[in-house]
Amino acid sequence: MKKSITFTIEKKVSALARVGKIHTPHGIIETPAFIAVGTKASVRSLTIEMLRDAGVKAIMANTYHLYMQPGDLKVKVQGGLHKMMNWPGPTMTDSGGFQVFSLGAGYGTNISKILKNAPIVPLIKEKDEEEIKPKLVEIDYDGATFKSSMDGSIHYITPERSIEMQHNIGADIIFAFDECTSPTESKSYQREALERTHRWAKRSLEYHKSKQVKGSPAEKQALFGIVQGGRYEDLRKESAKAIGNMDFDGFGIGGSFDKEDLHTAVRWVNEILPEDKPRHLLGIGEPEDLFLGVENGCDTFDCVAPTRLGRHGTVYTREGKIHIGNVLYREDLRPLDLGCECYACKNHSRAYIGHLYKSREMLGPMLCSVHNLYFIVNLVSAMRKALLADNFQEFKFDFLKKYKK
RNA sequence: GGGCAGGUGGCAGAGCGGUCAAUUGCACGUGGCUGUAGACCACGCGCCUUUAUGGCUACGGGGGUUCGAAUCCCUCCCUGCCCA
Repeated sequence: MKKSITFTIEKKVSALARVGKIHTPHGIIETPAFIAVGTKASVRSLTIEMLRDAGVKAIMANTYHLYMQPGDLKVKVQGGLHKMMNWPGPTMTDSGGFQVFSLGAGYGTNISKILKNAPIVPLIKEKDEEEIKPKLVEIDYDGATFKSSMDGSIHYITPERSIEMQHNIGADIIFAFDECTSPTESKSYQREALERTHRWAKRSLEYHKSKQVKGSPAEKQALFGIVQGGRYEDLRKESAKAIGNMDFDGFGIGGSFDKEDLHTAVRWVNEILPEDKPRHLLGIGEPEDLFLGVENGCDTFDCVAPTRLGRHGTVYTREGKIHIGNVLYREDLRPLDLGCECYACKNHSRAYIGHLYKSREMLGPMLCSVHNLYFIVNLVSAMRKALLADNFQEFKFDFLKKYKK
């Protein structure tokens, strides 16, 4: 029986950290690796040439968004995700599980999946309760009902539907349909949601297997199960056991975290998940978090931060993030990040890019996105090199010493 | 010279007797963004301070009416258009 992907571990560096390779039908992902997010089959504002230049090896698109537009069948008609966007490399699709959160509990709030400091929710409650926007998601036993933010139409997504759509889209690695919960939910809700996610995982897997008949396109697609459990050790461990025992090709670690406990949450999970399968830490991508993810056994990462921050004018430098529009850089003729080899840094100054950003020239966000992707992709591949050279801790220490901000 | 329309915060442009330190947009300033609802959002943007249901100075200049004026009257200055 042909395997969709194979994962080989080149080197085990510590109890959890490892260097490996994920072989996909569209090429190899050397891990640890950062995967660029291209939600609607586009890494916003960047051409595939720019992505290649930035060192991007794989892209993750989104099932929900491609289903809404142009429609998963339309993607299929165009030859699938790779053909459609002319990206020959490895791809993934998220199942739409994140949208259960971002369009549901997270919609209209400024709650992100990462909880920072203490929750201040109860304090601001008294304000105008009626101002809270109606959610666009309704969750039930079998799936989630989405109300389109584009035209108000209603769409019901079940695990089976999500996988079916992901088969149509045709990415190399697809994810089980899960419920990403808000970090502000109570433990009892997290437990309830976890049961749902596990049930949906099983159904995602069963549906996927049922479609992997010999010679079918689905046969070449790998399915990753997603571990949830929020910030709770017992739930995370329980989830890792449940999902880890199912016959997935790899695993995603999803859900909400407490900024302070992200690494422990990841460790709880990775100590339980089968060692011989790849682990993807969903939606994590700030430098500090990537170090924690890598040393605690995650192989791949994806995050919108590089492109979203870039589009909004925030740029990574080795000394920390800077906002390129700030007066401080108005006459700064240095590159975004000193010594950076990316296209933006080799060709343009902070002053110029700041001017582009402020004058709303689209080149500004493009250059910042290119730079940020280059920065993060290369940061993770530098971690890989450091793991191979047995100096990961020194590398991390040196980086974070300068990066502090 | 005559007639008409105007002069409001960096700009545009509301307000036309009190609730106006003055709507709104732009510009400007700062902050936020972690499986992309968002090339976006939030806050600030006269000065001062014990940051406050606070004080002060302000709507071309000057004078007046009124308890109270960006808002009404007089006058001066300036701008645009039209007629001589």
